[in-house]
Amino acid sequence: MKTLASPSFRPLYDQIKILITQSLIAGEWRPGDAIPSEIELASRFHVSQGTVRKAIDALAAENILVRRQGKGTFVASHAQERPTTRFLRVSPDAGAIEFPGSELLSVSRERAPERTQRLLDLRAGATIFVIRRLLKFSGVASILDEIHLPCALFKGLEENSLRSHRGSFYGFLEGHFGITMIRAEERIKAVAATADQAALLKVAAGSPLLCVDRVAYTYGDRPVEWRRGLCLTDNCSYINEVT
Amino acid sequence: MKTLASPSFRPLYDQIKILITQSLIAGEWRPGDAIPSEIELASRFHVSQGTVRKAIDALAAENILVRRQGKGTFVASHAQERPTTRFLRVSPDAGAIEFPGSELLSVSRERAPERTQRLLDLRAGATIFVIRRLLKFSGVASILDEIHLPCALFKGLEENSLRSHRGSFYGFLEGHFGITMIRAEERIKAVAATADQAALLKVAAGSPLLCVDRVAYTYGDRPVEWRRGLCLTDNCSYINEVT
DNA sequence: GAGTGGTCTAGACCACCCC
DNA sequence: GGGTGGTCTAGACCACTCT
Repeated sequence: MKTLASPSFRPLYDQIKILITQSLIAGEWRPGDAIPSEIELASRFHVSQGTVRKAIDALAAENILVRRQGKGTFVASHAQERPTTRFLRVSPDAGAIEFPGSELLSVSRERAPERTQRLLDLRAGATIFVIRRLLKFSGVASILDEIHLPCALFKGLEENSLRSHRGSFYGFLEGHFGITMIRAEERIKAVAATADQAALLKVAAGSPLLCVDRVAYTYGDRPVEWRRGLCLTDNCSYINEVT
Repeated sequence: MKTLASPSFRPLYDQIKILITQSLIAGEWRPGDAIPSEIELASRFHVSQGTVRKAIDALAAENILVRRQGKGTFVASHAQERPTTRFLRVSPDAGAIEFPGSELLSVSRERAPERTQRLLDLRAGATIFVIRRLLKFSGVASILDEIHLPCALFKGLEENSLRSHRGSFYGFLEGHFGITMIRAEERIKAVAATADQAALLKVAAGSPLLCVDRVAYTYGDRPVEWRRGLCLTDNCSYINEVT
């Protein structure tokens, strides 16, 4: 009886999944590109097509790859987002799904506060870009955003290019800096609006707001963005499916 | 060349999945039970083991079944919930994951309000049980719950049995009424506490609270519970992963 | 050792897309 | 028609659990 000692057994498809992820990190295939066909990958990695399939299935389930029957398998992209933008769980209570308008309030370069440092794995003293925005549904100010991005990763970020971009913010980051967000963790609280916040959202000071703190991750579960969204929920809600 | 006309093609594993779901609805296997082995199911449905596997994989991904290598596949249950109770996304900011204590405030029988009627597909005039609870983390009142359950589905629900049960509320429903929740949809807003709510949660009237509205579904995506949780987020947060 | 789920393979065929 | 992903099968072997 030979038990073959399997300390830390790793299924083949898991290793393939890691290899594909590494190619994504290395930029071998860019967002929107087709990756090689299953048969090609199978021969490259010397495994059967079924094993490659299972690896791709897992990555597709994580929204990192997108399969399109008859065409191929593609690297997920924020560039051509149609319905609601990914990650945005807030939507108006009435009316069709809608892409919010964005008004840029300010862009600055600052020392990362302690929390941002910790959550984004930055060294002490690291600098970040701080972006403040006001999002509007049908012209009504609804969300006040503060976004923190490490300067080291987003070199050359400029107010002008931020102002001139169309579409989703993550699509902008993907296009200009080659950084694609694949998932995010959010912590939500209810808070009272400060005077400044209330003025921007056109409500009374002390009004209850949703406070949504988010850390967004790119390939390899690397945290690269922190943001706080203060959301007026008189006419919209944060929607979530729990399983 | 025969194209065989495939109007509304349904993969086999999808049909198997439906058959298994129907057995669950019919109560052929109860929560916590093992279902027949893959080989048995394959021979029962006259398909290969691989096809049964794919159907079970899908149900396991939805947390309806639970696979345990070497032992079998089991019907998911709320009965022996260990870590945090399923569906509860709120947890204290500091300290270990914790099962909240529950204080029953009231149980009554009422006409379903319009919203509950609509969300639970009830006929006009249907009656519901209304349960009010106060949940406490480490003894600190944190969540005020109002739960609506159709009387028709939860016949004989009594205050005494509610008071005497231990463990999770959904575990109680599963044990006494054979109804297992498999998923829920939540809509979250920030609201100001009314005087009554504030008194129960021991905060000032007007304090911001998370308002979490939930519809919970059982097998076959049938809505069977509506609830509203008002949550004090001074020391806890609603945590969510976005993908 | 017997039984269960988990992995991996090889091959046939279908559905979809595009040329 | 040729390429791609999607389905289905049959069989071998591995890993885990229990007796």
